[in-house]
Amino acid sequence: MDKPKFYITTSILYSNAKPHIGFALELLQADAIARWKRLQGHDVYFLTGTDEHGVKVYDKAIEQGKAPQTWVDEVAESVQTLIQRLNISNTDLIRTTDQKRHWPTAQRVWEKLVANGDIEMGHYSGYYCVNDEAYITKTEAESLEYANKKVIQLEEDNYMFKLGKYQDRLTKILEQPTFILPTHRVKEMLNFVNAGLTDISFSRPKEKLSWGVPVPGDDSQVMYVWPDALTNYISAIGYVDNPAKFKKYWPADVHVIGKDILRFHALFWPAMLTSIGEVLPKQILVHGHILSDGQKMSKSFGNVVDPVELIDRWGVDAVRYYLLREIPTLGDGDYSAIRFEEIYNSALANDLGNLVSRILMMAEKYCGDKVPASVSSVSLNPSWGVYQNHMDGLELDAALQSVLTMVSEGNKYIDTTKPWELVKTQPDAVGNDLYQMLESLRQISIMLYPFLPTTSDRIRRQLGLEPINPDAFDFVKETQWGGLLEGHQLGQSEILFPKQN
RNA sequence: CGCGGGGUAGAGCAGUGGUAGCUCGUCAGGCUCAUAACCUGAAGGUCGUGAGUUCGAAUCUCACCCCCGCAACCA
Repeated sequence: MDKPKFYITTSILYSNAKPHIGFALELLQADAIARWKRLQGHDVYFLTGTDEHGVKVYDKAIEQGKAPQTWVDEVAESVQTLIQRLNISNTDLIRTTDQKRHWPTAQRVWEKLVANGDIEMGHYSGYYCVNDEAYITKTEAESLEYANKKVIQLEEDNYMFKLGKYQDRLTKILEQPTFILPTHRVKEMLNFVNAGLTDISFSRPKEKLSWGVPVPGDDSQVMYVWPDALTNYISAIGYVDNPAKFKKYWPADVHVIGKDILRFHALFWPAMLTSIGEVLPKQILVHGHILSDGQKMSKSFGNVVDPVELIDRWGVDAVRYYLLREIPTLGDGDYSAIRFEEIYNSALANDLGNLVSRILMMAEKYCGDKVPASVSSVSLNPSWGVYQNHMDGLELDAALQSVLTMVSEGNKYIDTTKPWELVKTQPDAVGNDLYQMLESLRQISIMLYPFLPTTSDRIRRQLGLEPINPDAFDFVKETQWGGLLEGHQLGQSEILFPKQN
């Protein structure tokens, strides 16, 4: 019995700096979706990676007195650290400097594009800053940053990709209803397309850009970012060296990206795939940017937030909760230390943590640490429908919120049923009420798994249950009411989220 | 100039024609199983501005103001 496959990717981190909180957000969104799909019985392939070529990466290495390869190795290492600290369940990590795994695909795609007449030698004309030795945009050239630097307009021979040729087809692709989330971004792209697409540079002269994938058949040119970076999504799954694997996983079910690189994923990438005769990814999930106390995060403002430091301070699941719940899945969000503490204390410590704590303490006191009998029908019903709709619609923030709503209902249920009074008058009824509470915690532990896997495990341990094994999870069975059996031995209770001041 | 998004209680947001909602925070009360947690209740908004359509508009139309993003080769 083959499981249905699910292929999800993040963008690849541009290696001119160590990973930032925005990349953490992207990893987490993809991780929550990947974990959810595994619970539902999918064979999930979850790819992330690093984009390690380009002038800026090269310059950054030189600036630090390091060989480019040494520098990108360090960045890749720090991505690995972030992945581990965030508890990301990726199955693979691709690096664009990987000459065995990645280069053959980038070059094969290039050759196909050439064979189809979609890449031809042409002229690039644009702005170039001599001081920075960097290509810049028109907007940048006119900005203050370059006012005192020497900016020239240059023309050079580049291989150009005939994007303009795909204008009509791209319009049709963009009009597919769920191709891009949120949908308003489709309009942005359509406007852009309708304004007319020009061809784009796919290579640079080697003397300007040496750190990159060589263009097949032309020693004087090196691939520019698009044909190099975008092809990571297929090189990792064996486009060249493992056709069976490629056939199994392509097309991607979801590309998770930031709004800053939508154009490349919504236009360049589909055009390239169309040209080489491959089907298109099914969906692009576009998240926003994280602001820091309402301001753009930037090194010059000194308000950059390091995700690893946050984990050190608050613990991994608190960071996961903040980024997945407080940052709107499809929009910009704000990071604020004050807000973080509020959220931690109210949602995690007071609502969720305290709920678990009070239920387990009562079970210990009133039921001898064993699951009591359930004598009535369900009276604390988990709303799987709401949760599942949000999950399937990739509304992660709303899905997580719905779990917290259940937590809140649990707290109300306790206050309404007052076990501490009932135990004096109707001990049987107490057992039944506690069954409702314990079983509802079991259900919550499942709902929490995609978002807060460690917390899910810890709740289950307290219930005397095994951690969730996503690859052998019977979704229908496990989400049915009544999984906890009478007489089952509960585990040791513990504080999930100590209150912080 | 243009295109897109947005302006709703102290903060963050939901709400697309019919008596303004949610979360956090604040204040008061209740409870004591619990991490001084939890539950209940209250205060707090002329829904950016002006005009129009309508029996009735946060919700539709028009004009205007403000914020953010995009505006072609920056990941």
